[in-house]
Amino acid sequence: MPELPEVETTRRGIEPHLLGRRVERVIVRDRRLRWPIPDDLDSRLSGQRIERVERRAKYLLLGAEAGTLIVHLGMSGSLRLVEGGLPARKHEHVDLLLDSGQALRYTDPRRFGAMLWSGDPLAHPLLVSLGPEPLGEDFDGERLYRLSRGRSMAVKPFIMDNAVVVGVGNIYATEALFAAGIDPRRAAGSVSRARYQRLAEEIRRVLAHAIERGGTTLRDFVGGDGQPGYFQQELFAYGRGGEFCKTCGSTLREVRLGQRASVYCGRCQR
DNA sequence: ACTGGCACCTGGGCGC
DNA sequence: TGCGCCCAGGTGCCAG
Repeated sequence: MPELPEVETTRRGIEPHLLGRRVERVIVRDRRLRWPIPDDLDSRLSGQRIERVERRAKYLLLGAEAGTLIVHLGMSGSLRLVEGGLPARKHEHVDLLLDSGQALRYTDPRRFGAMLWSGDPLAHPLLVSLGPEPLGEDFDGERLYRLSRGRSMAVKPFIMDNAVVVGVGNIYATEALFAAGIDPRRAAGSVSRARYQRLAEEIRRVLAHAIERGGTTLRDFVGGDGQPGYFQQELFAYGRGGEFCKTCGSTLREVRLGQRASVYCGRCQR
């Protein structure tokens, strides 16, 4: 489910309920996520006050004095605040009980997510090699151009590579390439500097816009405050294979690139 | 060093 | 109504 805008929407939704709160207890009902939730998470986190609620790529970082809880939502994960003691339903694997009487509840049907503990999260093996944030200052078209020279892979999986830039998943890669008029099948190394500059702009614009709108609602995604996002009806290409291009009216095509569905307009994207 | 492919897991939608 | 198949927002890891 969650791409970067959904993760950022979640971060903004939960932050006001967590900052300054103390974790009283961690209840793990099922520790079988992508990696097992550490056995000692409760002993490390209990009694700690949450001082920071940050995001790096699609990882949420809940910072306390003794260390940081790293949370990834995988493809189907979500975090929301519930009243402490609310009975857990299926797939509601973890609760952080807070001194406010609320609990931060982690739900993940597919269990592709992760919940890990680290004393230095940015140096954690999962985070240390990540590329720049797409909305930060280290990301621009020049970087895309430079890293793509000599690369034969298609431009779409290239911009989805976390070492190139983080946070560009299938939906927003599809939308940004449509907006930039670039054929997703084109070899990354064959895209000009000028077109990468346009693509970088579109990646930033699409992601920033989606964050403003509260993320894309796919199936049952809800932000930390329980409100659904409203970006979905604004999609130009993602999920619209076989439908009409909103720009030129021709039929959108669908192919698979890097094992992912990729929709594009054969007329608008070259 | 790159590249493509697979795996992890569950649920929803579709065709028969 | 039921069954089986295919697909899904991510990403680490493998072999070639």
